[in-house]
Amino acid sequence: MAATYKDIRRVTGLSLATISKHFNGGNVLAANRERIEEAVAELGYRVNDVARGLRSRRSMTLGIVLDELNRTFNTTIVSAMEERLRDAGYGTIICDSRGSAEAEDEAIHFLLGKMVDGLVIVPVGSDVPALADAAARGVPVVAVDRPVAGAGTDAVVIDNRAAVAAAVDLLADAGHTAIALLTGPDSWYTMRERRLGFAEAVARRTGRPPRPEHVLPLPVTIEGGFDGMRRLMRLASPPTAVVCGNYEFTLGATIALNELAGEVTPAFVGFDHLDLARVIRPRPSFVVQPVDEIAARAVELILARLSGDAERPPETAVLRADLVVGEASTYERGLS
Amino acid sequence: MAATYKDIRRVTGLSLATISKHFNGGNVLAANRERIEEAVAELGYRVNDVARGLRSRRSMTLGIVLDELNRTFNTTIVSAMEERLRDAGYGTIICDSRGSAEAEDEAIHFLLGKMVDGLVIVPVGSDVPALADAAARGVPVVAVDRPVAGAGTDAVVIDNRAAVAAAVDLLADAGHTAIALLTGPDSWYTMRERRLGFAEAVARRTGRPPRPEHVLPLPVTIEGGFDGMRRLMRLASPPTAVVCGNYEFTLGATIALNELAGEVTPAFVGFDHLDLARVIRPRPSFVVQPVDEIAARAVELILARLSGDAERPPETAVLRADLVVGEASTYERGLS
DNA sequence: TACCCTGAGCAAAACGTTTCGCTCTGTGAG
DNA sequence: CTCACAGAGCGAAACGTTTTGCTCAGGGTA
Repeated sequence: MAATYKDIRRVTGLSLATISKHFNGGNVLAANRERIEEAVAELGYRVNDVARGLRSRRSMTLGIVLDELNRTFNTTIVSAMEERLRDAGYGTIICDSRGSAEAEDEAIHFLLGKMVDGLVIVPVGSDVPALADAAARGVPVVAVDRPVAGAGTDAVVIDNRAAVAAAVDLLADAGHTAIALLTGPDSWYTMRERRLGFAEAVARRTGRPPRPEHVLPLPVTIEGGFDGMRRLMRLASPPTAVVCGNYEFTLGATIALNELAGEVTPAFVGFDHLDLARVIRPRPSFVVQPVDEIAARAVELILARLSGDAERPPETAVLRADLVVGEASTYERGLS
Repeated sequence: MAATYKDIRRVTGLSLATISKHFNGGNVLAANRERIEEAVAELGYRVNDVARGLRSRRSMTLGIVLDELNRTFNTTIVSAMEERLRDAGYGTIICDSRGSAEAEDEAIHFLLGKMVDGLVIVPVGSDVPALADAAARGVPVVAVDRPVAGAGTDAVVIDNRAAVAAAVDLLADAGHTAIALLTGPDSWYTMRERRLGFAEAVARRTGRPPRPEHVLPLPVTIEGGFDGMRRLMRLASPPTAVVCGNYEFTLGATIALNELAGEVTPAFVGFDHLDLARVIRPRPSFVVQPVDEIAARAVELILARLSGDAERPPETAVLRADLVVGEASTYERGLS
């Protein structure tokens, strides 16, 4: 049904090779270019990327695999990357792992089957066996947010320890000494890093390690944050300040604090989602990841691999997160 | 680099046709099946979907084009659809229009170039010229959330008028008579429908049409909702209740109310994002779209088209949204 | 015995491009 | 005048599958 080169040949009388040249910037007489363009308009021709990809072994397409589509952090990065990639002539295919390692595996193989030229992945866990298949095919990979084990790949991460340490410093400067952290299992790279940064900063500022009951490893969900905050507030000696280890915890903790309204109001540092911060009163401080920069670096790394230097040793870019300070009243209330 | 049928032929001595049969469920001797599987394991073979798609003219892949990736409404629907499509043997490619009609056009052509078998689209506007190209190629399309002009396509929408009317009824039942609506331009299908439903319901319950200054057409952004709510509250006679026409308005309006904290506290019905509702105190009522059902119907419609009945006249499924009632105090405060 | 059917396999022709050689101009340098 | 070379074009061979005919053996039916 759809028009092909053969239709253009029929209309223009030119050979397939010449037509191909026209679409790929070869030497074609201006007069012939025009005839081809006329035929294209007449036939409603569009180049078939599948055939092109098969023959040329380049799809000019990158795959993006997200651990979770429904996260502002991820979608923001995707938007930023797509724009840059488009400028470089690449299309993008987005896949959602929905937090499942199996789905992630399927997504990667789906994308390899589509002959993507490269892969950007926000991995579900630290182990992504399917990436070995990508490597075997010579498809370069950039990991974002978390590095992957085996370390054959480039990565872009933030300095999670420093980010949480800055939050602790802010709270300690406001006079807090009993500071808690809502965190997830150590098996998550970001959770582990944030916990380590937290422990170190608390020790540095207070002279002793955080109390074990103030460092809660929780299921990484809104409910986890909700339960965590409630448990903290019901301790015999509750913390006067709480750092949330990610967005889900921030949202869950906020809900918990609303439900406990008035009873307790610890100081509070959120994570990741500035829109949320604007809705909460008094406006809390937030750790904000430099999503634009993350996207820029990731694109830079993958494009570098694609344009030849496949042999450069894998590189991990470490970026700094910002601490956006909220309203002072938060901290004053935390101390009351 | 990657293994092909030819490699399997080399190892097993079988013909390409037989190998193809094995991968597509034809008649192959058990012994030969085993030999092929061994070769596959040994070679790390994976079928090349690009070549397969080119030859068979079916990619077993659907394209999903979202007006805006970063919207919970969209990502939730995508997740639900992906799962169902996977069960039906289809892969999915997600593209983001970022609110731009040009990007949408590009995305559709990108997907057609990838030979997708069908398209699900949450359109940016009511006019999507690129869909004519899809039709010309025999690629079926299902529009979600908003129908597209020309109406050659199936669609799944909600009964926007009834949804907003239910919100108005709830507020009217609580005694409100001065009810406002934060809405967008009438050129947006959902915005127009919601405005019409609002006007009709207000007329029915109060005996007169809503006051013009209470029906604000705003830019569809968080800022729009923010400004809109502030303008409403500064009117000589401000409304005692406000219905938000979508998620952005809900978020913006919430921020505005937080900033005006104490001065005014109108009753308030939000839209779309139940997570947000749980964070706001007192918890407002929300119009919640049946995202799972929307996804299910959309998948049903596209699969039906793909399995033959291409000639069925286009169908528009209209689903009902739920009104999740919040805390009564919201309305009492609104009346104080 | 003759017949037809089914299972199992093969060779070769697609699918719509790109790419590899090759030919044939015309042109400017030597 | 010759030669080399670049511009412009062409035919044919890929790319990795599926699909279309075809062959052949075996077995059940009449």
